[in-house]
Amino acid sequence: MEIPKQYDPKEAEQHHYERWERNGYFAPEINKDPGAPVFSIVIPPPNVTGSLHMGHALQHTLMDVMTRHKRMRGYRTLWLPGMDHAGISTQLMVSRALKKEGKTRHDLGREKFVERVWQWKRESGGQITVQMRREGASVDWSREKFTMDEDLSRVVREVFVRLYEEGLIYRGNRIVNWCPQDQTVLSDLEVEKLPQAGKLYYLQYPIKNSDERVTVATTRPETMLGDTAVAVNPNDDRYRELVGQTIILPLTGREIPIIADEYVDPEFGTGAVKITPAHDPNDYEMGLRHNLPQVIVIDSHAKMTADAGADFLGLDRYRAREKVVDDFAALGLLDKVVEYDFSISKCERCKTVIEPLISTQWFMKMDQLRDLALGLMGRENKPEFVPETYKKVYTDWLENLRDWTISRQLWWGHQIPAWYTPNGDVIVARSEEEARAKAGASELTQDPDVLDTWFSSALWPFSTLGWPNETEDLRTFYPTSVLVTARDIIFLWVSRMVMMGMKFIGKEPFDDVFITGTILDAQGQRMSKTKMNGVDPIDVFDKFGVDATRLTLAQVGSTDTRWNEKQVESYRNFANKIWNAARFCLLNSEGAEVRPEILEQSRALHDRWIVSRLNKTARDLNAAIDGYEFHGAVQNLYHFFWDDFCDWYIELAKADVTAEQPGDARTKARTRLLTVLEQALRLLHPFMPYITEELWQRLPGNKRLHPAYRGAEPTVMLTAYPDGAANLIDEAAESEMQAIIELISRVRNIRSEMNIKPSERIPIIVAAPDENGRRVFSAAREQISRLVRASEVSVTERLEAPKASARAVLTGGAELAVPLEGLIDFEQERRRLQREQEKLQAEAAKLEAQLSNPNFVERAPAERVNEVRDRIAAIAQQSSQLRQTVENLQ
RNA sequence: AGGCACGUACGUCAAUGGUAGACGGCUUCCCUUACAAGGAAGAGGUUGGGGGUUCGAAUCCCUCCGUGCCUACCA
Repeated sequence: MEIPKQYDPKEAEQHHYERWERNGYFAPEINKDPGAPVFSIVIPPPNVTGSLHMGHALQHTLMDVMTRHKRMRGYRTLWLPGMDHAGISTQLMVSRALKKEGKTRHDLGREKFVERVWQWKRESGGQITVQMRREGASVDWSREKFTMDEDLSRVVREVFVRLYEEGLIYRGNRIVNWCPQDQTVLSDLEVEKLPQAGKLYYLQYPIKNSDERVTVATTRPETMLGDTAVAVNPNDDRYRELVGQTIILPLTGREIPIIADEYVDPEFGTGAVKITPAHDPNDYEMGLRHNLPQVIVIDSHAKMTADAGADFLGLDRYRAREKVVDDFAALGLLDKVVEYDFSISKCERCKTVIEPLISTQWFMKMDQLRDLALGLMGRENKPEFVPETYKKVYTDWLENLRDWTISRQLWWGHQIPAWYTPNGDVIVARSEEEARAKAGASELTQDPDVLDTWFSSALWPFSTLGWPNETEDLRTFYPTSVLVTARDIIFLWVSRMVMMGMKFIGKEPFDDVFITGTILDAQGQRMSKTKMNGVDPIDVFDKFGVDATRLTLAQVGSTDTRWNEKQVESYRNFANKIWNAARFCLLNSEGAEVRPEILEQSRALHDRWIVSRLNKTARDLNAAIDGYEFHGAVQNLYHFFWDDFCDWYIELAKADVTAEQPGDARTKARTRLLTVLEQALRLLHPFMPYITEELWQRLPGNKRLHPAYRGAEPTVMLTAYPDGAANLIDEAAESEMQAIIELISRVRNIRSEMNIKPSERIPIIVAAPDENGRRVFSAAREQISRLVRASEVSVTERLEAPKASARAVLTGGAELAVPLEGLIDFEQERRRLQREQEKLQAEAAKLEAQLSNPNFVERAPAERVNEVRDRIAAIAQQSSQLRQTVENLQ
């Protein structure tokens, strides 16, 4: 058999995925057990025109680990993939492409433009699916969904109609966030607040029938053209008698009142605020409270309107700002201008400064829906957030929830299912025919707006499973088991899914929410396209392999982590280690094959030990994966495979396995080795799917699949994940093996400290006072000899060794001597032993101090106190033996 | 402005209130017949500072310093 010395990830990544997919292993139907428990995840759908970044790779790795693990545990498993149409960003992308051809979407018209987007989707949407296949994501492609698919669009209309009929969706005229660049309204969550160095302008407004003036402070002088009041705090003595008086608004000559409102902070600025209800959200609210008129002076292109006055009509808002300031200065009404830092709202997508505008839009009332989500959390503590800290983030946000602006002035998205009759009546219906029937008219115009992308995303957990039909999938897979996502969409997406799930299904969309950490760059900065500091997961795959990358990402879990390529490299080395361990097993496999039942038959210590380690590791891994403790899971796997299996088990079994003479003993040793390896590969599989499949396929023997997958073509994917049988965990074997490991380590330490050449064979003498100890050491004599390159291993009751020996005292009272006639440097040996003595004394001193504290003895659990006493006794014994050894040295 | 995290070895990160660990890097030795992407042995920490609770604190509380993130209607 030809097996290269180095693992080539690309080779293994080439063909396994294709076969897994073709054989239907990813689909839940592969599970033939009618009573199988269910595990399901819906993917957070990536933007159809995007490509995968490190955050996706992280999320997908975790979802795939869970899915593969549960599948191997016999669950009926569904991980449902799909993509999001991502209204604004997709439309922007296509618009940008058009711009390069010197066209705008208006040149094409709506229909042609949308067709163009679909074409774009067909061309670039495939990229993500290719990347996901590369990742090894075991998603069921047969159930792949796209938010703009016809069936999902039908769900959107259904939900819209039902919410409208209940009065939870309404059309209204309100102040909204408007992006003058994208020409659409945005929800509060799509607006980002950025700090900005700006100016605060102090403007003087003359009071009617008086020489007095009121000074107001503003960051947006141009909005003064739309002022309809000046407000002061009712308790502000400075302005008490001004309330009720009238101001002649400069540049316009309009008369506006001075009003009192609690909202005004007397401490800020001058304590008097200009009120522009049409162009500021707070002023808008105050305007409603005081019945103020709304004078619109800025239009949807952020240019001044006719109501701003003839001098300003058509000016850009920033140009208008300069002119207002100049005019005030000319009139002697500009009090002062000071530097002022504040935050400014920008469009999350295009970074244009948002213009608050009054506009007719569709809104969703959130009170009832919010209460459904809060009620669920209150009653059942669902969904359960991991880490728990996000529960507070989630509930706090829900508690302060306001109505959601759901319409968007875009062409790409779900067009709002509302039609208008010629006389302006609104008909909301599932289709145009239904609308016509309802209206009793045929001249209908559909609302041109589309819905916020997150509207359809909110329905994802059930729209993908066939709702509103009572489908088998919906019954089986809803609620899903866990949602894995990044923390920045807890509000945008997670909370809305909960509300919609509760509203329409009456059940939570998922039991748990696992929030992943963030991968930062080496400087601790967020990776972003604009900063160009992102690391492309595909490049990492190419360099180190998918499995190594997955292992790196899996251990990130929920912690923010700086990207460190060295970590991936070390897991690449781990993959190579696995490869070579398997290579060794396979090169020595003649006559042997995987046979699970053989593991429990051997009486040899190292065999019982590895079986115990294997089962303990399996037990811990199951608990870790179920508990979302991915870091611990990866550590466990790494150490089990590298330390226990490679460094110790293979070395201990090597003599038997590589024996030149064929025979029963050799075959059995080889069989055990292959069988342990096979189980280790199963343990590794959810994390490292490619290398495990590649190697598993090469293992000889009739390897069994999980009973639920009986009849499927063999694959490690469908084997049973070892469950860590308690009866195979052998504490006696583990502690006996520990003694041997300690002995070997001590001899190696002596060799190294004494500078004994690796090629030089030395005799060693082990003295164990107890019979069991002698039995254990004697039985392992050959192995010890091999691992420390000893010429001879004597096991005795009492230590009788030449003076010129290096010595060590082992845990449990056994002693070790390495006769080193002519090689030993007594002074060096004394120093070495003294260092050991000091270590012991330091530890003893700490423990004694604890024990001499009466409060400790009194209050600490007895169990704990005894532990300390036992340890002190053990140290005392070891220490006295060590002292003896030092004395004997002269 | 509030809120929430975080600060542990040179680096990246672990550690149910119970003797601070891993991996990488570093030092020394070894190309020993699975693997130099390897083997063996080492060095390296008063857990950001200070205070408190506790028999016992990296862990819980307070405070200060530093770093992130989120939310917010101060014109």
